[in-house]
Amino acid sequence: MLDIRLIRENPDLVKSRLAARSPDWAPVVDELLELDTARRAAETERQHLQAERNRLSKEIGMGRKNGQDTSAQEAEVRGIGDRIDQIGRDADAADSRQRDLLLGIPNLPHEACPAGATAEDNPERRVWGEKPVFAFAPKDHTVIGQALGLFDFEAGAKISGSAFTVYRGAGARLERALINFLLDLHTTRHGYEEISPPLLVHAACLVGTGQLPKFGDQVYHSAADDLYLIPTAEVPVTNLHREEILKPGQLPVRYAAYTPCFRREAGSAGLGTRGLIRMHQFDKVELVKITTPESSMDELESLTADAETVLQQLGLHYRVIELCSGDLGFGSAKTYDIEVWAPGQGGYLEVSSCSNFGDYQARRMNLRYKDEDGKNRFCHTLNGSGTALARLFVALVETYQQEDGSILIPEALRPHFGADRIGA
RNA sequence: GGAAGGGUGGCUGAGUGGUCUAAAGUAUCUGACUCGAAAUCAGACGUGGGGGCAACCUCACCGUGGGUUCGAAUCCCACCCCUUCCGCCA
Repeated sequence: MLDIRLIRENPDLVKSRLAARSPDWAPVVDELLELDTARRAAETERQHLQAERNRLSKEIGMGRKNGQDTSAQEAEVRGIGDRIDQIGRDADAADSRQRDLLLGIPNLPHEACPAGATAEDNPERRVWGEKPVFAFAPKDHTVIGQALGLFDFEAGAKISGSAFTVYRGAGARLERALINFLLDLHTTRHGYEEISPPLLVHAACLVGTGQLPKFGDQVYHSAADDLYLIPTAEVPVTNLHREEILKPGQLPVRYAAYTPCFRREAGSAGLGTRGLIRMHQFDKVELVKITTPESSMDELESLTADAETVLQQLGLHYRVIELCSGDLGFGSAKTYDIEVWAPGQGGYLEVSSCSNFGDYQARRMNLRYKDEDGKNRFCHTLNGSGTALARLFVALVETYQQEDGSILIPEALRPHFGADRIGA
């Protein structure tokens, strides 16, 4: 959520920064400005009336104590009460409309965010490793997985429908080994606290991190209990500190959480994604940080590096791109995507998206900290996948496939997997 | 799911219709005393909004949302959460 004061005091700055995303936002900013003026006028009048009511009510109290007739004042206060109700309705309506508009406006891209309109304009920041060379034609993970019995899409469809799968045997074990590998890496070497959160959350959490109200059609919802299945661990983990004021020594907060993620992917069915690449349910280890504004950009760099370590340890070729202003996610001010090479796909797969949200999420969830001067300020929040599992699984299986049909397990994963190879 | 009790500032806790401007204690901070500390004394000490160049003024907030009333922390209704017991259950 943007600061209404910033919009009020510097609307042109807000408009120009939002224009870096898309040209659609200028009229919304104008509507917001008008609404803000009307809202404050109504609010001021209401408060004057309330002050008058408080004063007269106190007089009535004292008058009654002294045995005076107070019926005239009572009638007057009754009239004031009616006007308070009337104006209060206007003020409340303007207030809730203003909040709705603010919740629907994306974050301002950071000044350092590269300008651009689409994914085509995303600059590549660095590349690690090289594309592996095969003496044979590398197969797609679905082919390898079927031959080795690692997962079963037909069983997934039978139980839950399309875009669900069942991992089994060595496939299920590999998935579990990867989860343990990732959690161990981030908690013992990178200093994150491990969190295992609920997978069902209140709507307020999704508002806090930005999925609601705008992207409600992308999350699963249990109507009977009004709970939502999390689309990412970012939601429960960042919201651990919703409505809190953190003490000076508490920052930065660093959390790592493994959870399954649930996404309806409404509107993207049948978009040509095969196998494990786009699923309604997938596993992910998420990294979440809560920091001061001064340190959030440095923390983004180290968060991204922590995610990259995963691919380095597994010996997987990847590149890091930075999202341009037009491709930036709704709440993000600056984002790096990490894309791993998948030989069977002949392309890169996004396995991590590392973002600095600035104070955008913190405002939505009223997450603050007390600075050295004792002032309450909004925190900065960050998160990034460390990493998504299904696509990591794809890259791993396709990169380490052997001509005889087996899969070599990279050194770093062997203690967790308990063998050096699958098949043959 | 049923029954009972409860939800007030960082914490403990008083307040059952009108100087509540929410007592008191405790914690914290500042100052005094002290060589220093402890103890003691004094002061400060919630969050958000509106108005004002400012000093400052003002409104709202006692789990949440409604209602009654001239006036609600206080009375009424609904809901949420916590504790204990019962039921069900991995």
